[in-house]
Amino acid sequence: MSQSVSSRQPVTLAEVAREAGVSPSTVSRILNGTAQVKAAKVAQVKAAIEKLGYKPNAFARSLATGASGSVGVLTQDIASPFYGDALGGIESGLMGSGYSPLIISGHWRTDDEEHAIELFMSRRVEALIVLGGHLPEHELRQLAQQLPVAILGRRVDLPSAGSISLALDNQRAAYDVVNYLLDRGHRRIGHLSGPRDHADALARLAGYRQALEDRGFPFQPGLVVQGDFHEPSGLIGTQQLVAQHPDMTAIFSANDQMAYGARLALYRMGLRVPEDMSLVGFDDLPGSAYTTPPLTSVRQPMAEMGHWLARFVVAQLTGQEITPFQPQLELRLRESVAPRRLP
Amino acid sequence: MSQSVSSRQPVTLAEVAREAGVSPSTVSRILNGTAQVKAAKVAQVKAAIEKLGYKPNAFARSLATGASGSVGVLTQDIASPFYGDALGGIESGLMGSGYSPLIISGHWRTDDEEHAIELFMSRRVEALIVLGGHLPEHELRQLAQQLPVAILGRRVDLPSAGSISLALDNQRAAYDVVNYLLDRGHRRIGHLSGPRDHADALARLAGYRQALEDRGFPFQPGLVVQGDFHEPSGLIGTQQLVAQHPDMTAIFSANDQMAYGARLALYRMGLRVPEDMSLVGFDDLPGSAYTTPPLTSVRQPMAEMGHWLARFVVAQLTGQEITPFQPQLELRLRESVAPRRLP
DNA sequence: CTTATTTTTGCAACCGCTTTCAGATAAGCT
DNA sequence: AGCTTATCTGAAAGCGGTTGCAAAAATAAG
Repeated sequence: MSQSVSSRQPVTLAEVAREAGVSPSTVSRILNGTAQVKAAKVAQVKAAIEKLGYKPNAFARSLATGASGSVGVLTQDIASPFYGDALGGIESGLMGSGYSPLIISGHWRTDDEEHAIELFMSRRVEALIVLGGHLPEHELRQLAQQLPVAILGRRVDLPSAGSISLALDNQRAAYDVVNYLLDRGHRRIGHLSGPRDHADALARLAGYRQALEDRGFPFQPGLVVQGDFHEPSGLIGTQQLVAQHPDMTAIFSANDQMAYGARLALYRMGLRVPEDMSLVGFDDLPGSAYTTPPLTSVRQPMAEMGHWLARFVVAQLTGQEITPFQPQLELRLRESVAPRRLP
Repeated sequence: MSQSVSSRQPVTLAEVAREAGVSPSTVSRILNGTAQVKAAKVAQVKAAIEKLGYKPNAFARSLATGASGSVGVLTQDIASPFYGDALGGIESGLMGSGYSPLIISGHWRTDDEEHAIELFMSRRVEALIVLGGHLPEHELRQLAQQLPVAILGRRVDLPSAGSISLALDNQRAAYDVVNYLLDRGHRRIGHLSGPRDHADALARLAGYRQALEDRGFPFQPGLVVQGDFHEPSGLIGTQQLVAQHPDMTAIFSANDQMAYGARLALYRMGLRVPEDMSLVGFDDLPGSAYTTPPLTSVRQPMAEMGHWLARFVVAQLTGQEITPFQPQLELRLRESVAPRRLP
């Protein structure tokens, strides 16, 4: 109950020991339950801890035990709704495991990512979770030899047993989206694609293309405009698409954020969704269920994946088993797609 | 250039010293630039470091120097767009300062927050940035006596010099919103309020009420429905409001997320925004500029505040000066408000 | 080529906690 | 009570760095 005396210099275990009239070893043992200690001494020590407001120094402990109790999480943008979900999952997956996350953003810049890794290593993280990014594969593979590495959103060959990479079949999902649109009668389908150096963006584009070709419709480069995964590029791209292809009846955006931009562009042009133009996104951001109309999108189970990855690395670290997990992309049908009206 | 030999056991400074044929102290001095060292030795040591792939152990260093180089960041929900922005700002504010953030979520649960603090203290963070939350004031004050504390989103009296709390005048902003609506002829204005235990929510409600009363319109409890700051509660609240007050022409939501819910509810009921119903949110989330129509909202400069707070604590830690900063709430006029149509 | 200085180095003592090892205590039996 | 065995406890040696101090080496001065 009693509050500690607030002091500048943190209290050390030795001081607690002196206060309680026992040796440091004893205090340590009580703290960690490493050995039986007479009840009387336990009481004295606990009292001393309380009185002094002692908080163990994690550094000293880590140094002595060689275990840092933390896992490095390399994300790309901490403010991104997309990665944010995954972070939330990781956090919950780590909860109660005794490990805590050390989160750093790489901003899709390789050297930022390298710095992050540097920091992780100097902070002796015991495992690594990597969300996307551009780190060269060989580097990841090298890391995987030193500690468990879990990668999300990239397919990387990790020969090491304790590591894993979790990726979704983006191409397949995009393929399904376009087929869904084709099934509803749409023939001229625009695509807002993502950055050319982004593997997922490429996969989605490939799925779009393949679906068209498999159904016998030629792929038209003019119906694809490249964006950067942010809203403004979706807006501009859509204006462009609509201007050049008045007969276009559906747009498949490579992510939700660009779909939002598209939605606004259409609104501005007086085109209704879905009556005049069907719209499909990708990612199923939390907000997408509340756009007007609610956006049909491909759900990526970010939180679940993050959660599982966290539990995966913990399992590696503690030598437990973990049930495998194959996340699935799922087309969330909402209200932004309508059958093509026959002219 | 040469890559290190990947080894299980991390290389230590002593090993580097042996390899280079110098004493550990010398290596340490080279690493930290603590003293002049003969160029020849520097070269040998650098070569050894490279060859062995040596990475200093941050724990050992922290233990020896007493400086952890990290600042604790207590957020509430890492996946929230709202706090996410602030985190991004903090990250950028810390960048290049030599300090790195240790981020933990409190989930608005006091005991989670206490745990976070515990972890921060055991990890010996050198400063603390707290985003919202429910930690009792006395506790914050106590912490502020031990290290620089920067609080965002709560007004807390921190007598200690090195600490600060940054809060915005939510009541004033809400007051302005409602006046803006009144100026446009709206008379029956609904309010979707936030959680009752949330200071900002209360302030916004108070501003709403005061604006009405100051203009001579009685406050009607029936026009206020309480939500939880999430979309569904905005949706349900709006349905309720519209059903009970057919003459209502505007809704002021205590945050954007509930406004999104409201927007959808209106869409479902066939009410147009802004023609049939004006809508104003609060927070100006990144997505709000891309809703249909773009949402009029109150912008909270989260990223800027985060950035400044980070720089503030760094300034405290390094004994520098920092220019004061008074963040302002700003009404972002967009397209979700129209003058009331005269019946 | 000494001698007085100024640089460079290395030794050794911490930083705060864990852990092995052995001695001290307490408990169990005859 | 005397001896064995099982429990507790403390001394001391690290963990991997940093740093004050003094010795050693290099440089400047006489």
